[in-house]
Amino acid sequence: MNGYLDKSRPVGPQIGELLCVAVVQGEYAPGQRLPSVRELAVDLGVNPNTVQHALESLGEQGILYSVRGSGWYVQEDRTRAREILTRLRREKTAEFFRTMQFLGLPTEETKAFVKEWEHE
Amino acid sequence: MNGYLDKSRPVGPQIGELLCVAVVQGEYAPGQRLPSVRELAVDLGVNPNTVQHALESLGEQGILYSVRGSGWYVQEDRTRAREILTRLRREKTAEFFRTMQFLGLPTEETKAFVKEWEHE
Amino acid sequence: MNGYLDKSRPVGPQIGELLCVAVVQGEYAPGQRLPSVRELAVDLGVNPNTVQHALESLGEQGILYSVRGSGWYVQEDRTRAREILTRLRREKTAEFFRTMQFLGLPTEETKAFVKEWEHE
Amino acid sequence: MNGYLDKSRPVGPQIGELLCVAVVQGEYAPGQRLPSVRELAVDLGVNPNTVQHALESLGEQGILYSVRGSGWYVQEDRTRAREILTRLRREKTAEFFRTMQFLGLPTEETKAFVKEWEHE
DNA sequence: GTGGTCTAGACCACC
DNA sequence: GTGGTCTAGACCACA
Repeated sequence: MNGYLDKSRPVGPQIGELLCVAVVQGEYAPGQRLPSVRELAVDLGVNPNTVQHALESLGEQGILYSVRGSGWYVQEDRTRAREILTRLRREKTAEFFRTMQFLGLPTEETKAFVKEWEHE
Repeated sequence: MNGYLDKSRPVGPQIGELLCVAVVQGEYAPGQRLPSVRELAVDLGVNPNTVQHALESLGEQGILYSVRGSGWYVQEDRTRAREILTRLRREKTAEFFRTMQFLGLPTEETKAFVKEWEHE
Repeated sequence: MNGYLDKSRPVGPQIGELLCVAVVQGEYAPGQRLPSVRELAVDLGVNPNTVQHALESLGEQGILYSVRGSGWYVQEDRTRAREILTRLRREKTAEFFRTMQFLGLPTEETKAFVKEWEHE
Repeated sequence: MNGYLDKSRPVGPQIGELLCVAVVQGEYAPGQRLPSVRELAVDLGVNPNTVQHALESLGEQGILYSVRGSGWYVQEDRTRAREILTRLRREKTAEFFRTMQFLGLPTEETKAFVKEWEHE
């Protein structure tokens, strides 16, 4: 696993996002089997149930599929994964602009604010 | 009240942010009395308890102060309000960059993504 | 609650089906608040988590929606609920015919078999 | 082998049902030797262990018998096989009616629903 | 009080 | 061993 989870927001969705990115970036190839639920849980430092939940969600979204007694696999067609990743980025960005507007910064000023941002 | 609350995230903090912005932008002048808790609650469409908690929080932060039996007033010195607003904007932006990084977009690419953003 | 749950198959989906039927048949009217997760859990004799899971699924399917701190409500538009119920019936029936075919009974013979069926 | 296995339900029992039907319909005659476990496994696309378990189960039910070092044979008396097949059909049908009742369709309406069913 | 999230651990079916 | 389901119980945010 690359980075670690952010404890300040629900980890379930984070795991979904993490794996979605991993699939899109080819870290897990189409058709490849993922590490087991229990392995992922240990790697990520969370409960197996939480991982299971996240995987099921990705299954419903058409990114992964499971084989009873065998494991979780990456769907051959990664179109859905790409779509969902794009949608996530758009949603997070839209939410960011909304929040900044809420904090008194209109869209254009927020863009300027971001442009000047220095790596923390 | 200017805009409306975002139902997709907790309303309590939002009310605090809203009032903080209102104070900094002079919508409520130093020393001015705010509308009553009940009025604010009706305007915002939330439970009076939620407004009450938000006002108390702003009181603890030195942005407002309360007078028993009279209401809530804006502190004469708005320095704290400005500081807090600045901090909030920085935090939200830092969090945004972190989230986008999580979604596979490094800082520079996120900046480019934001630059191209079209008003929804 | 009308009947009881069948212990021989997963209860989670059963709860979803139960509530879906209840919504379609108007047992819970559009806009109405459902009993709390904990109440439903007691009524059905299952763990609150299981109920929560089922409700979330119905939420994703557009049959219910939740309000934090308040409860679960029936969507005003019951179109989705009706669609899903119809789909469920079709799926179960198709699966039944497939199974019977597997057991050596072609579709027409299965129809005859069902026609002669006596209430147990 | 006639049809293929249904991936949406456990394959173990399906293999048992498949062979039971094959015996009743004379596809495998009384006293005849069945293909080897490995052959069956390849034909069905499943793990040899799964086939082995299914065969043992049919052995316990008095449909087949095994000869060490030789293979599995069909019992001369097919009465048990016929009984079991009949029981399976009844069980599946009863379960189907129960499920449809759960989905809001009483027995008579389910019969009507089945009567109108069009081959998919 | 409400829903929402997470942990811990058990048991099942399947391979 | 694998995934899948369920229970029990804790803690949080919100009204």
